[in-house]
Amino acid sequence: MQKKGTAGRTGAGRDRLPRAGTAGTGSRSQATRERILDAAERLFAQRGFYGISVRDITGAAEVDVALASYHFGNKQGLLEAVFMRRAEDLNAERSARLDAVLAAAKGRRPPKIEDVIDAFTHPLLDRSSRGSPGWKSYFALIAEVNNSPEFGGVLMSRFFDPVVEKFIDAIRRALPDCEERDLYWAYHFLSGALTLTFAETGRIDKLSGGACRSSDLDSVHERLVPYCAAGFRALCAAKRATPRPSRTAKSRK
Amino acid sequence: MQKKGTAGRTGAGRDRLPRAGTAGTGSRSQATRERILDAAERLFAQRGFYGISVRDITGAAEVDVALASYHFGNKQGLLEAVFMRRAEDLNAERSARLDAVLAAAKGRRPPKIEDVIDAFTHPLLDRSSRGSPGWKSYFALIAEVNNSPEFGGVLMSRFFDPVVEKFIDAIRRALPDCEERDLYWAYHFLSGALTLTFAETGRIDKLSGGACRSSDLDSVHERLVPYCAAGFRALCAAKRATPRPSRTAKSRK
DNA sequence: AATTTAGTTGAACGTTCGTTGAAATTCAAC
DNA sequence: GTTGAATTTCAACGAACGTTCAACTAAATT
Repeated sequence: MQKKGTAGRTGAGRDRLPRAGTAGTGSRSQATRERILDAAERLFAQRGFYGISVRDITGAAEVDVALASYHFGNKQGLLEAVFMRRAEDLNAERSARLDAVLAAAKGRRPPKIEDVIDAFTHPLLDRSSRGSPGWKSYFALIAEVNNSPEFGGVLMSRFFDPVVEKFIDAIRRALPDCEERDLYWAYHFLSGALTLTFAETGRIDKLSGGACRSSDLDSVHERLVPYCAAGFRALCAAKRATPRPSRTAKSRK
Repeated sequence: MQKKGTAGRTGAGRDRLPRAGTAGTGSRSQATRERILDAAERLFAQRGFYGISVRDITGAAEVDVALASYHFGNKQGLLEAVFMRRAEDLNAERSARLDAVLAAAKGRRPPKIEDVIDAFTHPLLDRSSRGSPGWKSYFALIAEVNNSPEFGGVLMSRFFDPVVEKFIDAIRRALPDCEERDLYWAYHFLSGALTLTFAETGRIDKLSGGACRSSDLDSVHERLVPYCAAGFRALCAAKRATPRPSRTAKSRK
């Protein structure tokens, strides 16, 4: 049940990739890569990795089918290239915003949870609703991958967990008494709420009788931040409340 | 880029399905159906609808490949049958629990949000962690489908939205001043957090350095309920505070 | 201008895809 | 035990799958 395509593979196809440094500088090659990436991004987002063939992608990109293998090695390499292309820009802004929030609260009291969450989510929702159309596909793809047992644990971790750790560390400062596990599970809930939003499945539209629209990401964002902020606080407050530690001795920073 | 399998289909294949009432009563046929459904459930959950072939499924079920078409019409019919098989039992208990929560608060004050959320989520998390192994696959499949642009809006709605509406109505009573859109978006966040949990991708395990385990659904549940309850309250409280409507005139219904 | 290199093309490979048709088997009713 | 329907088997269909190969064009280097 494993291998779908031909099995006649001996090497890996990778050995024929254009060398990273030398190639890709020509504008012709670069344009081809981008066309393929654009099409792959859009189609993978619609039907997932297995639901789209390499020929679907190169056909939509109007390039020869062999160019996918030439530029990205194989289908999985293409998927990872789609992931990587926008991840760098994304992580850079998220990281900078987190730094800014922490710097603004410097020395003084801990940062506000809402500000930390906003620093983490705003770059995403803003690009999805106001960026180029490719961004919307990109996030829809992330939504699908994040909930996939096969790819979720590896791809998401590889590309996004460094900045996620930075986010969790900022929350840790905002809620110094919070237990570690509560912190991570609360992030997990945020991640799930956020990625389902990106999927834009239209289910909420139907359910709400049209009152809510999946594509209205601004409405989502202004609710997601207070929702999750309250969730973070509730989890941490609960743990401080029940075992009832002396509260003067325990509340240390 | 659309049709993957053969295109020579004229009718629908459905016309050869065993008639619902007469067939399926024989224990031989019923056992075959269940074997196929079990295998499909497990494999679809692992790699999604397109990542698994009909031959993968019938091979794992150790039945002839033609039996999938015979019993379920086609591949999509098989997916829907997998969905349907456990949905009825699930919806029945969720609905009964919601009724119980509402009945317990009858006449008196509104029900507690935590109780409503628990009635909605407990039947799922309990079956996933303590039910037969098929249940875990079932929920992992739901996690993937819920975040799929292609299937999320239709399959989830078809099988689960009736009881979801009942859930939202119960929350509406718990938070009578809440605006409709806030209610639906808050449910959306709950749905995302819940379904990402079901995916059990292992990402949280890595991220937390082993402190959290994806498979520890009890830990998730005892955090999901207060997290989302606080989120619901925060959304509704926010709307009551800022625009300050007369609150007697606006509290509709 | 000649030669190397990067990029592209079109065709083909062996395999797997979803589905079907006809024949064979099993079962229930008589 | 025969009949008729329900179920299972086996083989095959044409299409689509991921990938590769050798030939070819365009660009860069000498």
